[in-house]
Amino acid sequence: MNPADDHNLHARLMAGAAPDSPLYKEVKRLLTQTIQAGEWKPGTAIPSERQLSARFHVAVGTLRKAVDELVQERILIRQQGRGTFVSAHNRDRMMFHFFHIQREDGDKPAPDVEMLSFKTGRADDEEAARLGIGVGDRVFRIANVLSLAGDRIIFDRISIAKALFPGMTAAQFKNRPSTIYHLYQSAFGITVVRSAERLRAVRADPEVAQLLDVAKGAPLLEIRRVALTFHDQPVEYRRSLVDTEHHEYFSDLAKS
Amino acid sequence: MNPADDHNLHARLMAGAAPDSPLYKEVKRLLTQTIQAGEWKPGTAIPSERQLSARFHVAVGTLRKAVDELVQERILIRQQGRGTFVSAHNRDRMMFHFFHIQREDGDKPAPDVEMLSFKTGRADDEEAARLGIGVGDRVFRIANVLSLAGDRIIFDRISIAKALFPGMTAAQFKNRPSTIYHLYQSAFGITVVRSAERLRAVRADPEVAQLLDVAKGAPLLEIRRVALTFHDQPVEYRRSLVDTEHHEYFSDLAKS
DNA sequence: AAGTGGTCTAGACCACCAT
DNA sequence: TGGTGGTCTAGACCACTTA
Repeated sequence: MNPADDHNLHARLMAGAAPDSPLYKEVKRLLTQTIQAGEWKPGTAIPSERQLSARFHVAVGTLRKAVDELVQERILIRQQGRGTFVSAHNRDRMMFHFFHIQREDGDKPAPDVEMLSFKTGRADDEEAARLGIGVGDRVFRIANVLSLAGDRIIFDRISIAKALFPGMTAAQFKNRPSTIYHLYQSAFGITVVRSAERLRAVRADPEVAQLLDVAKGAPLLEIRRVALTFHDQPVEYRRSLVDTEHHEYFSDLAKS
Repeated sequence: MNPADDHNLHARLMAGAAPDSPLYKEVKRLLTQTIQAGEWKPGTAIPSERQLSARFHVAVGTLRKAVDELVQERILIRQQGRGTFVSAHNRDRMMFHFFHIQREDGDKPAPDVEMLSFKTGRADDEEAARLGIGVGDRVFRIANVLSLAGDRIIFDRISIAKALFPGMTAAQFKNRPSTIYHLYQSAFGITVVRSAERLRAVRADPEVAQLLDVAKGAPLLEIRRVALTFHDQPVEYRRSLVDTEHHEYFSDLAKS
């Protein structure tokens, strides 16, 4: 068979295909779509590469190239001999990919989260811009204090669109068995796949100073994170204030 | 030919090969080695994939898999129709991969570097640990102020091992035509391939406050970066203090 | 033993660039 | 036109897991 003909054939068959897009990109799009549609649930195995290559009428190598990219984006996880799995949000994943604070000696304890408040409100300019919603749209605002090895180190303010998390309750948030992103995934079907963070140094205002037990005006590290799901759609806007007296933020770029 | 036999054959032929290491990893090692040995200079094209696959007696697909990884690590750069090139340090690369400060409006001007001092000294505990050298070993220490759009925003202190940069002079550093990493590469054959950064918020001490024109005790963002060459060997330790009043550090993880 | 992902081969054709 | 990287195919065998 002529590979070019095959390419064109499928390009025509696949709805929404970009013109001249490589076949493996189309396959990747179909895989992503199938995951988003819920046909394969987080934590479960997708069909084998041989089965999928038959289903999409492509060679195994082409299928593998599509899966390769999704594995790199941490949407899929390969395990030799076992299968390929839709990645689920658990504590390990959160710690590895979304929690960038460690003790100055390099030790990286998991944080204890204590919820301070859970409120509804209307998006201000910044929330609207970061979440891609309209000013005045309804949002949930959750405030937390995170402790590392018993010490209160981080003050977190989370903003999420009510439309994306319909019916979320304070109890649901407070009593979640695992991480916050696990809650988003398991209860609302929203998978956070990556985040973008911007950092600056600020002075502690009186309330936060008391909360974190630092001097008023002490320098704190402010992290503003937008968490994104598929297609870079924003899901959560989070402002964190970190006491970096004995802790630090690490950024190990370009390795993973 | 039996691919397994071929694998074993080459595994035996290749000096320094790890046991049971895939063939493409060996090819990758040979490519890296050849670059480090200087057979292919930064900015120049390496032989074509077909030529290299013949040279290493592997299929083109295997050669490509090795090159794929080096491209991802930004050691090689592919250009369709032109060839594959050993990546050279230029201003664009520095801005994209090693300079993470931008204006709060998202604009990202290139910094002007003004050298304040160039001294020799002996490594203290921290320098020794970060640079992988002995306490008391000779180091160069260079202090710079970086301006963005005319405003002094960053105070930089660089420490490098004298042994790695023999005969470096202040003039060489001050009059370099391009970036600092370009100087390391072109004059000393040292290519920085990635960096690891740790951040915290600190108070401006009086000297730095004057230098950056901020209030004494104002919060500054401290960045401690270790720049690494091949095999994660440390090359440079840099402490930066950033005025984040109107600028911010960005960390767009997991995209590239 | 059967099934999965991981490696490797060999070769075709396409897209792009320089000449 | 000739050379380069980019895509795709088809199939073999290896490494690993599970039952």
